[in-house]
Amino acid sequence: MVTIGDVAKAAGVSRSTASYALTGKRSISTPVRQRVLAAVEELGYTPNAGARALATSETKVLGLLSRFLDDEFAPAMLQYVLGVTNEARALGYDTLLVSEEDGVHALQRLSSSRMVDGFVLLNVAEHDDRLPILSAAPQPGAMVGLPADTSGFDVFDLDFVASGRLMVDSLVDLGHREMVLVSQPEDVVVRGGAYVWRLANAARARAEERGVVLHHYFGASSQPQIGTDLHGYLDAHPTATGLLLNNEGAAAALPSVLSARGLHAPHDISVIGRYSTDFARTFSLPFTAIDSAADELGRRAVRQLVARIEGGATTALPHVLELIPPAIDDRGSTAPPRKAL
Amino acid sequence: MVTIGDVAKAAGVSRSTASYALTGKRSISTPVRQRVLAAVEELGYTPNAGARALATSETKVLGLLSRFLDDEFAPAMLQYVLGVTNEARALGYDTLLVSEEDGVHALQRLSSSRMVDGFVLLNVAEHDDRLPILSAAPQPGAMVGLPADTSGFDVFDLDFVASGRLMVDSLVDLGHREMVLVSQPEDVVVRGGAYVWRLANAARARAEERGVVLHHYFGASSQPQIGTDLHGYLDAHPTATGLLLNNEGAAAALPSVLSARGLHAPHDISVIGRYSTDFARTFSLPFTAIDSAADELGRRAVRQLVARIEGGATTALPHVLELIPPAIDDRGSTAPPRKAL
DNA sequence: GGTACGAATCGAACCGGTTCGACAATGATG
DNA sequence: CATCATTGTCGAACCGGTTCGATTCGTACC
Repeated sequence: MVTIGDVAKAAGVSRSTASYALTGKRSISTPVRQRVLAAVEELGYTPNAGARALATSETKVLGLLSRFLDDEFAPAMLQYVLGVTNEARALGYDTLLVSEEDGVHALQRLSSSRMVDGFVLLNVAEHDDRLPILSAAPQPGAMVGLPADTSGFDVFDLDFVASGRLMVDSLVDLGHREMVLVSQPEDVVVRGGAYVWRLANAARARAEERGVVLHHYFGASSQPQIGTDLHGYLDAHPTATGLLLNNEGAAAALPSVLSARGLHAPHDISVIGRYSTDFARTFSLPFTAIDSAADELGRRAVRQLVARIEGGATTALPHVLELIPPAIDDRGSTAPPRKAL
Repeated sequence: MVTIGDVAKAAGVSRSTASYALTGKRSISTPVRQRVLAAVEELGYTPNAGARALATSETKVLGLLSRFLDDEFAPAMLQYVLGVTNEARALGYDTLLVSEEDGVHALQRLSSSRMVDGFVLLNVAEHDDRLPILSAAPQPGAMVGLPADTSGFDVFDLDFVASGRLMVDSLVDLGHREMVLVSQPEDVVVRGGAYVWRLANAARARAEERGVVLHHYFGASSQPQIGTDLHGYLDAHPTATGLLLNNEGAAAALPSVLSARGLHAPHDISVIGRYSTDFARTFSLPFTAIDSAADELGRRAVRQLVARIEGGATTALPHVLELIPPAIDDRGSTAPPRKAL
């Protein structure tokens, strides 16, 4: 393996001079720098990451902790992951992906062994057991998902309260008076996925304000059940003219449910979902939806995290709490109600 | 930060003794070892990963190189990724996920900076430009996907030739005489995804052998088109009684296509797909399918890779080429043909 | 014309582990 | 009882970078 010593020797300078020529941390005369760079090129030198990490206490690696749970629709998680890895790379960092079930343990392991410069947490729960560990860790962390206590963290999430209102308003503005909301499975809520409640409560409150009827259901936690359940909801509320879905699995199942019933959106029923644009494209989902902005959230979390890492303790960067306002991708699945079904 | 020096001091021994007590590479008396372990516990010592990597030339990290392309159905890739990360962790390794478009560059970067002990390549193409780099790298590599030349590599893939035959045989054995095969988009083939051809050619050859008719199509590369295309295939071949899908996107779109036409599997048409069990569960896909064994392939690749890393140069581990025989998950979407449609 | 200063470079120390060689104590062997 | 091997421990060197302090040289300044 070629080391910086080899480069120094080839360029006829000391190791420290070679180092300064490469890092630019001290001024080096142009001819010397050129010789060093030429030697690097010729020998094909690349710094040893371990050695550099040891000397500088910087690894240029971020730890990405996620959970991939079936009932929260694992495939949708991929968009967050890719947002993180792509942005990290653009900023000069690599990403260590940890899918370990025991997130607390993983966090401790990576933190105390100094394998990463910072953490990105996905799927953060209301009372997430990883947060106390993260607080105590010397590395900073940013997260996607809104915990109960955000103090001391950089937090990014979709604004689910505004999303719930927006869903209801969109349909009520069109003239709908009765609708059904299908949330994520209740398991998700129990586990701390408070976003489900935030959206549902906001939708319910707004429906009440506007004097319309909203029926709320949790989706089935076993996926094969979800189509059957959708039929059940439609059977139970024959006069409902709108369907709100905060559940990717239900959205994926809906097209066949509708066609089985001979219904067409928006002619017979109006539909608004909440999932990412990529997700919609991948599954040819024809429904108007609030974009969950997965990629964007991942990227923002990384940008903030890197800013904090590189800012060091010098600049006291204030902690941020960014709730992205919901944006609707109109795919034409909403319209004024034709009549009660 | 607490170092091994602190531990040694607390235990009243030298640094080297502390190291030997922890690694077990030399015999240490029981009382001394106990004192060292007690000190570790008390001080909360964890070895610094960078320093250890520098000293031992082992990072305990694997590099995972993947591509997430829309037309190859990115969500399905997640199953491979999770198979890799979970198995790696079980064997004591962490996983650096690289989604970089430029896989060659990423490979060089991670290899020459000694950030990882080995590589797992997903989505390997017929003539993959990463393979020459991998051959020259000092770290070993294992892959999922079958390149033209496998010499010098550990290769794992589903047996797509046997899969093509199995699909055809399954339906012909039931009495079907005419069927339609929908492959991945042609883009995938052009990019080197030879598995598409391997399955299609094998299916075609077997159909000919058995004297039945097989119509072959590539799916649309833009997903919204795929449902329309499926309708087109069914319109074009009204007497076909079987549908073979080597295309996750088409499988996802099929339920609504069928119900729009008032068809039910297997009553009106028999369907066999090729996708993972997790994928089927997630999307409530009701079709009998060959399991793509994504998780299993990822795990096998990691097991072999780690064996090679830890075997060192001592044991000359032979390179393996494992093609997993296709297994059918019967979800009841095949039956003898009722009649021509 | 002496002094002060900045630029350019070098040698040595350091980061935190592992590992080699030496050495003392112990026990077994002839 | 001298010898030899074995066991347990220590000090020092090493892995490959970065960084601090000191030194040299040339130039600007008063």
